[in-house]
Amino acid sequence: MTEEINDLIKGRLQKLDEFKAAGVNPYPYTYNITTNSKEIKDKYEKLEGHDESPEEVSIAGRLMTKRGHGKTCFAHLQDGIGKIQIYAKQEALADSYELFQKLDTGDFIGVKGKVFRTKTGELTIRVVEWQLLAKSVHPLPEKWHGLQDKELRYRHRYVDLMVNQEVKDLFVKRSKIVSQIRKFLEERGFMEVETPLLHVLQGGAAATPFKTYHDALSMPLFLRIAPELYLKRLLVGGFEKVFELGRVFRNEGMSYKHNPEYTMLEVYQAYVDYNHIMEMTEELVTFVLKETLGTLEVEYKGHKLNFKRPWKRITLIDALREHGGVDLTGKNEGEIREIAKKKGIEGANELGFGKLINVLYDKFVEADFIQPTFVIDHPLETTPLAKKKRDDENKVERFELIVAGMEIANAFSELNDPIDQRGRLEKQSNLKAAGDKEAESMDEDFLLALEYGMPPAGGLGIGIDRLVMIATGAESIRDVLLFPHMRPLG
RNA sequence: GACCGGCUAGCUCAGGUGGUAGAGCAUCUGCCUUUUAAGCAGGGGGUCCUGGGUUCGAAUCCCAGGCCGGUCACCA
Repeated sequence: MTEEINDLIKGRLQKLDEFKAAGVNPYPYTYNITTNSKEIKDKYEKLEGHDESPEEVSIAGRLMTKRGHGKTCFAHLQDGIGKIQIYAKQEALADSYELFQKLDTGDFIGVKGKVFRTKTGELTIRVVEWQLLAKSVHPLPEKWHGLQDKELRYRHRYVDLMVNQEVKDLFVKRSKIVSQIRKFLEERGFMEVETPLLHVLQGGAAATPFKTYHDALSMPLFLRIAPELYLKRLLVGGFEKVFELGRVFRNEGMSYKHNPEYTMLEVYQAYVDYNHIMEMTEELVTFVLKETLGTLEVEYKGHKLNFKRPWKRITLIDALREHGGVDLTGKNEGEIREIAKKKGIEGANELGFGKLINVLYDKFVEADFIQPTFVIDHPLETTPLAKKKRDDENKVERFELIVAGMEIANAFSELNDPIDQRGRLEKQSNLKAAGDKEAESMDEDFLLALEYGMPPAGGLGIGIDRLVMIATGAESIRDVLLFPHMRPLG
């Protein structure tokens, strides 16, 4: 067994033997169901008094509660969509009633019978035939309080899902959000693609990668931190609208909004700029919220978020001044470093300039934006893959979408000038050589692709987990991940 | 990584200013033919996270460690 055997498990194992002794296979192969708990409730909603459904139903599920009364027994069966009460009677089941009494909560069974309403008004299946489908040998959590311990809920998510309906509901919602995203993009002519997760080089984002190793080629590899550079190669190849929805891996700490692996959507469209992408981001998010929640007003962590378009736009410089009390207007790099130092930024002189701006921004601004806000036009040094702003050489055409103090999306007018791109990657490369673990690698093949010519394009990345957090009210990213990253026990 | 808090029965939780651990649910036995947190009566179940120390005696106090949560830091 998976742990030391206590009396509860011993008792269940003994019952397992008793079923076998009675000639029952406790783990049979199939069971024919004709319906489910929800269909039954919908179909027989009008059933009254002593009426019975004209036909028998056959359903299967997990026994969640059991209330024996001597010669009768009530129980609740939980299937994939809900719960329904069943009623077993010695008179109707004859010999098999004795075995029915041996069932434990947690067991899977299939039952057959007509539907009636009890005198307390609950639709119930009167069991005429039943079959054990899988014996449970481990006791369920308590029926009233369920499983509360967060650690156990994350580590044993399967138990959390079986006893906490709202957890199941949340992951159903997550799945709907993801399919609505696909629907939105496909309706607009975007094609879903898959690019490598195993990367030879580190690129596409500022993040520390996980390292792995390929034995056959005797070479180190990185788990991808972003699909960006491959998706842009597809623009070079001639695809005009592509997206990828998949996992990325970042070798960083964990927090309520960070998990080392998370789901990212990246979208690229040829012949448009970040202004177009900003519009599309508003459309995408409002479409998804409407389709899944039916509203653009969302309650999150005590805030009433309103996603009605258009969303606020503010330049990063203005955001720093208005929300961070840091005025960088007309300042040169040295003056800005002085300001940062006064604001208590550690290593204000050692950090790269781009990184310094990011630190200022993260520290003084991000948490301040609660309503959906586009922060736009970042300093050039922060963003090596974005095009320079058309009327300001020192900035790039980039936006981040902030909601509830979290970065939800990041996008730019994509840099397609191979000479400029080479220069910027060279700077990254120098930073890397100087010890910056997050700096990007020089990717000669990507540069070669740009040399062939990449059309002007807008690109977008959306953190799906954070979007789901906001749509579901989840306070921690762990609550929207089925199996969040956990330190192993012992 | 720092600080704070938590860890007691399968689950949810009490308790413990140091004297050898409790409740509810679950489980087991008996009674019970429409219950639904079914009921009544009785029973069993513990590495009080781990290791060390202080003590006649540690689940309780002290030290170290583990895991989890929160805050901060790191990190888009």
